[in-house]
Amino acid sequence: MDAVKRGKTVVVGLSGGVDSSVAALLLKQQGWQVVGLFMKNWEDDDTEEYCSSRQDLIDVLSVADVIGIDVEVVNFASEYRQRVFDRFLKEYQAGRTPNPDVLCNSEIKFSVFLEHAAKIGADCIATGHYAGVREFAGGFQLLKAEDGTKDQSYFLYRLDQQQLAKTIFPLAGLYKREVRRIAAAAGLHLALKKDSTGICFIGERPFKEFLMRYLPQQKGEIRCLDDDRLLGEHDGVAYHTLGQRKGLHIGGVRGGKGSENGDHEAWFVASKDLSRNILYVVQGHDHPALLAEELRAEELTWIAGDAPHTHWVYTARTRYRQADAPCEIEQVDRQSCLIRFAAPQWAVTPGQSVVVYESRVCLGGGIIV
RNA sequence: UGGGGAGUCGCCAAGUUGGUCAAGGCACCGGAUUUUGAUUCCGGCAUCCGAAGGUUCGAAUCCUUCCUCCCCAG
Repeated sequence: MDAVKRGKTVVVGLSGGVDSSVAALLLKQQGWQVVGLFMKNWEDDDTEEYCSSRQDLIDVLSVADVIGIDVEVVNFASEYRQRVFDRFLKEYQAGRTPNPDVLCNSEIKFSVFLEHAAKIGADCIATGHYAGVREFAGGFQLLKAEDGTKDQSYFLYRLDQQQLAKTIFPLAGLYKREVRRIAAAAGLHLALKKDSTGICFIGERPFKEFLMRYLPQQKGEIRCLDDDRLLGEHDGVAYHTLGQRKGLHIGGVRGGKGSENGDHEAWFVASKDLSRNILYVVQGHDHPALLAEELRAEELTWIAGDAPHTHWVYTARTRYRQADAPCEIEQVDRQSCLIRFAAPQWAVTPGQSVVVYESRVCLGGGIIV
């Protein structure tokens, strides 16, 4: 096995975090010719406080030095802008809640990056994603990670056969704690580095503030979905997503639900009226308006090439890190599919992805409409 | 300005035979979790009860005056 790998080249996407570092380390140990690639895909605010990419690059170079691999730095900012960010903004303008990282994977990491790797003569690419890929019945399958709490297959459901055929996920069978242990054992200084969150390449930052730089404010009313009562004002429906609680600034309301003794339930965004610029909210986390038993999805991608069976028992997630929810696909064609869940799902949100699984295998999914 | 009612944290709201009585919820802030946006979880959040006096060993709870708001009369 190692004999086959020896001499073969793999390009590993290095982010400056523990996961991708350990991925590179493991591949190196397995005998691959490893090249690290650091992508810089966001440069709108290089001088600002949120730009951590400089420190990340320092970490990458340090890790590469310890592992003993070369690193190439590339800039895909214009591709990211065109293929991910513009679409991200367009979705927000349309009142939906896109998932940029899903697009980033299919459009950048497993597309532009993959092409670049091929150009420099690599046989395949690898990342530090917690997910698996295996060859099965003449094709490739995307699998959930062994560490279910870190599983990132949700973000990868739009990959196709060509992309998966060239991809290695070294962390597929590892738990996060093991990854950190491996990093520490190898003397990587970032073994304890905090996991990064936030939109990939853009990083952690106050989200609404960030959006406001690209989407104009437009004040409007916040009304109660049940009785149309005026409850407050918002800065723009685009800044809110379904199920959102924080940021509404709705305090106690006389006569509100559960307010007999002034004990109020929180308010959550239930729907948006884009044309009238009204944000509709409901009171109480378990309000029926926040629950949906079925959904329709478009822009479908199925990893196997063909759509899954209808009326078959699968599970699906409508958000990252959601528990698998039993469901069946009632109807599916090239344009869209209708998925019905066994139990109502909370805050199913247009723009987010629904990802379908059959046990450990990720079948693909689509964008909720 | 005749009658009635009310003024407790940003918003609701407990507490008024005076004695750990300044509950609770929402909002907000901070943290944890999280490669979307959320959700969730933990922590913080009125030395002060419209204002000023007074009674009392002791008052948000009693008295006086003033201020403000609401309702009915106008």
